[in-house]
Amino acid sequence: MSTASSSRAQVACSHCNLRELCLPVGLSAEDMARLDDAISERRPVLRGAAAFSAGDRFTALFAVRAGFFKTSITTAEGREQITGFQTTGELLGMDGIGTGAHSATASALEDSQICVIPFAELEDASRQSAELQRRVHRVMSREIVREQGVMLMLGGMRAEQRLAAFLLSLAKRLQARGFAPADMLLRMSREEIGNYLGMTIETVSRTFAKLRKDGVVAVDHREIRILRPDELQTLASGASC
Amino acid sequence: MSTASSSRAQVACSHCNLRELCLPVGLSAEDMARLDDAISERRPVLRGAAAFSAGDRFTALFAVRAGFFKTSITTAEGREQITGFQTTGELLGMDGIGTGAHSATASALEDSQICVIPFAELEDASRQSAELQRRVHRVMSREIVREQGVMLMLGGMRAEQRLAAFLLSLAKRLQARGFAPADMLLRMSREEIGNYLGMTIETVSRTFAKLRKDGVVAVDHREIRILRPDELQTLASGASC
DNA sequence: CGGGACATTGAGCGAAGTCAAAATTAGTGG
DNA sequence: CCACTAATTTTGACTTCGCTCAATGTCCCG
Repeated sequence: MSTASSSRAQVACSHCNLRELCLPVGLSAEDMARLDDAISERRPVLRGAAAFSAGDRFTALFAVRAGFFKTSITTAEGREQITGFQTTGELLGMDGIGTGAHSATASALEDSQICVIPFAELEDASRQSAELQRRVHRVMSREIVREQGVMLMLGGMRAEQRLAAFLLSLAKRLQARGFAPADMLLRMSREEIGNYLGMTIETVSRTFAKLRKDGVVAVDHREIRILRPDELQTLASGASC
Repeated sequence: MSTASSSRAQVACSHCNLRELCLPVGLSAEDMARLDDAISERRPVLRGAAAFSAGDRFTALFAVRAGFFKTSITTAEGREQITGFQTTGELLGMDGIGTGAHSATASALEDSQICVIPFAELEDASRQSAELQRRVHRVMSREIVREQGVMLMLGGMRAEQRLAAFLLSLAKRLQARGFAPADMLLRMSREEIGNYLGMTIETVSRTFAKLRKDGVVAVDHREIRILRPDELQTLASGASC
C-alpha cells in the first residue's frame, strides 16, 4: 500500500526535525527504524480540542509535534486542576498506562499537531532494543520528577515565587527549543496559569503587575519579556530572607 | 555458593507473602522466576535512615517489604517538601531513572525492610517478558497519576479538605493490605503531615481538633479512628456547598 | 524526675481569596 | 471596516483562612 507507506514516510522519526528533542534523541539508526515502525500517524488537534480525554481508553502515547497543550484532571465535583503544559517534543498520555484508561485530559491551547505512538507497538519495539526501552523509562521518570517539582511549588511557595518559578520554567523550555529565553508568548490564559499555580486569576494579575512594577519583567498581555532573569531567579528561590 | 543461593531463596518474590501486593502481582511462574533472578537483596533500613538520598547514583528500585517511608525533595535553600509516603508493597526510587541520580530522599519512618531491585537486571528481565515489562510501566504510570492527585489537593483544597483526603487515602491503602480501614496508627509526625499537605503544623493540629470536635474522627496522638467515613468523604470532596 | 521532642491552643496579622466593577481585547457578523 | 457583544483582564475594597509568634501542655526516655 503506497498510501500507508507514504504516510509512514511522512511521519518517520528518523527524518523528523524534532528528533533531537523528542523520544528518539540519540537513538541508533536501527533503533530509530524500530521507532519509525511503531509510530503510525500524525494528527492535527485544533485549539480547544482534546488529544485525549479523561476516561478514554488508553492505546497510545502522543508526542507534541507542534503547538501547545494543557493536561488537566477533574474532580467529581467538576473542579479542574491543570497538571502541566506541554509543547514541542514533549510526550502526553502516560497517565493512561497504569489503568488502561486516561485519568487526564489533554487539550490544545493552540492549533497543534501530535504524533500517535501506539503503546503496544512501543512496548514491542522497546523489548527489541535496550536503548529504546531505557528511553521510555527515562521519559516516564522525568515526568515523575517534573510533577515532584510542581508539588514543591504548590506545597510551600508564595504567589510571587510560584509565578517567578513558572516563568523561568517556561523560559528554560523555550531556550531548549532554540528560542530567545527572555521573550515569550504565553499560550495559556491567566485563569489557566492561576489554576496550575494554585492561585486565583486576580492574584495572578496582581502578581504580574508587581513584577512589572519592580522592573523584573515586561508584561504586554500574553507577551512576556524577562528583563532581569537573575532577579526573577532570586524571587523564585524565596527571596523573603 | 550456598550462602548466596540461600540469600536468594530468602528473598524470592515467588515465595514472598507480599506477592499479591507488590510488583509480581499475577505474574506467571516463568516471569516470577525472571523477577527472582533480578532481585538480589533484602536490606533493613532503621528508623530515620535513608534507603537512598538525593544525589545518590541510581542503580536500583526498592520495594518496601515492611515498614513505612517518606520521600522528599529539598530546595537549594534547604526547604524540604515531602512528596509521598510509602508502605508495604510500594516501590521507591523511580525518580532516579531519568537522570541516573536520585532527586529525592527516601527515609524510613519506622524500622523497615526493603527489597533491592537492580534496575539494569529489571530492564533485562522485562525485555524477556512482555508481562513483566507491562507491570513496570504500570507501576511508573500509577506513580504519575498518584502525584497528579497530590497536585489536585495542593492546588485547590482547603486545609480541612486536604486532611480529610489524606486520612481517606491512608485508610484505603491500609484496607488494601487487610487492615481495618477505620483504625490507624499514623507513622508520620504532625510536621510531616503538614509539610506533605502544604500547611503548617499548627493548622494540622487545629484541623484534627475540628474533625474530632465534629465527631468525624477520634484522635489520640497518632492513633486515628475514622468514626464517620462518609462524612469524612464529604469533607474531602469539598463540602462548602 | 527532669529534659527534650512533639503537640495543642491562643492571639494577632497578613497574604491571598471573594465580590464587584471597570477596562481592555478578541471575536463575529453585518 | 466597523460596530457590537462576549470574553478576558485589571483594579479596588473587603474578608477570611491559614500563617506567625508565643505560651502551655504532654509524652517519651534516659
